[in-house]
Amino acid sequence: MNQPRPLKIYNSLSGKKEIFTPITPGYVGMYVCGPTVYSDVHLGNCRTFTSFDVIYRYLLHLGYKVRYVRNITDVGHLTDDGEDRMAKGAKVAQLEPMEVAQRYTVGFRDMMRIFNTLPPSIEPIATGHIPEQIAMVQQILDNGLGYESNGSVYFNVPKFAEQYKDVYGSVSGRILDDLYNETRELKSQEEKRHPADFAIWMKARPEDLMIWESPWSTGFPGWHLECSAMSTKYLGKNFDIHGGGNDLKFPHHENEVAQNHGACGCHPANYWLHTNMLLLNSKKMSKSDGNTITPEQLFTGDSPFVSKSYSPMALRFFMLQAHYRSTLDITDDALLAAEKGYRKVMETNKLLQNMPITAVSSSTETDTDRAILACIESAFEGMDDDFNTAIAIASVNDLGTYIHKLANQQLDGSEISPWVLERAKAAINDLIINVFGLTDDTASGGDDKAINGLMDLVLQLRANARTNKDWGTSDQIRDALNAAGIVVKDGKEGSTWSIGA
RNA sequence: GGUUUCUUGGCCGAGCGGUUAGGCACAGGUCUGCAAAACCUGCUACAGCAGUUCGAAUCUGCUAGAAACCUCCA
Repeated sequence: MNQPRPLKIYNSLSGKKEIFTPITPGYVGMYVCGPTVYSDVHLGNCRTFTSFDVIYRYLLHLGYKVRYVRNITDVGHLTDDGEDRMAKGAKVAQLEPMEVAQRYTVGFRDMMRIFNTLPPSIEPIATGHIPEQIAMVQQILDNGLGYESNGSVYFNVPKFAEQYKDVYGSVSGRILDDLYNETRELKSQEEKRHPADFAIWMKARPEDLMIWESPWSTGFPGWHLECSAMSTKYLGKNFDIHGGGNDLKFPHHENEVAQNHGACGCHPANYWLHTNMLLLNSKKMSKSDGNTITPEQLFTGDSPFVSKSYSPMALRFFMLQAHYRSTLDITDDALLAAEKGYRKVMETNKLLQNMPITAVSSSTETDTDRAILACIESAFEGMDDDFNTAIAIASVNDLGTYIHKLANQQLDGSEISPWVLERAKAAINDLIINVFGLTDDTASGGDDKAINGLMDLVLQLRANARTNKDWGTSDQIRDALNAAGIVVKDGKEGSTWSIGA
């Protein structure tokens, strides 16, 4: 632990930022609601899981030992017409439900890798935890908070609200009385005693494909339940952080909390974090109404919404420029700007890492030293303040200015103390690579021996031409490289190159 | 209809009562054989109205517009 610095986290339960205090010092249990794998991941998922990836990474950076659990839901998610999402997907594609789940689970994991998110510590699958879910239904029944109706089991929300004052509604701010009239008519409505009640076990109809035996009927678990059962199994009855998209607050998280109370008698998580939506055309991205763009379309540029292709890392940077609790609107202009900003940050870091550290150590701290240290401090303060990546990036940019000045010799090398430069190298690299999770997708100089050798030769030939004032040859080389997507940058110390538009 | 949230300069986007956020774009300059890159300078905004305060983008109220949830969604 290198963590005396207090971390502030916005808790949806209180509606304000709170100092984060883990249940067990040094350890963090974090559960994030994962995807329902019935079709391809969409970008909104990517933003949510990228946000939690940065949160996970920052907790690791702070020295916490984190158990990060993110589920895969492959059953129990009903559509409007009461059909299971998996089964519906299976029927459409004439596949086994598990084939559907498998295909999209693999696709999801691939996409997470493309966005360079770290895999969770545990990625439990709903259908792999049917016994745990059945046991939880039984516990809820034993505690008198559920009732069986025609083979299905429902959670008794009014009774729960009476027994646990001020719990139902604590996540979403919903008021139970309002729910009486609001809940819309569903097929199984008549089996419920109260409109706000929700199924924790559903009796199967003849056409249902994904079914299991239970004490009540052959059927399947309700949505919500898998998260309660699996978070309890892997993180305990009470753990530190529970996360998910904003749109899961109600009913999913509200019901999850109710189930945990109903089964275990206590609140599952101390801190509830909700990420905000990714917008397209100023509206929430949504598959159902077609207002959507897939990650692949962004990577290829094949969409009416964008003018060109964008790399996964440019997208990741784009997301990081906004705070996770703010909505973020996708526009071509914004992506263009983010892409340039991303390249700049990566170039700056490369410049910094390659900067030689002079042996001479000045005894006094210079103004530049202080300014650079202030940038570093401000970057981490930003992260400490509810994971404010926007502020952290701004601070990195501020620091970058000094690095460039130093590289251009607009600032004398003696202006920065060796230990400060060393600190900057470590801190900025840690921030950009380990915390932001950005990789250099331009694959420019440094990695490939063959390309580097080739480029050294080409640039040497060009340097010779320039020495001879053979501008024709010099420019021919530069233009040809440019056409090949390689940018040559002439500096005082010679020329460097990088790949990128 | 109910609940909640949002409205920041050409664009994106921080901000949580008193500071230049930052990026992109644009204009001028330095450097350069010319460019590019980098650096410097400029552009300095908070939907509207009223109020609280020595002081408000930040707090309160009203008005206008937008969004999310209430129904599957990250």
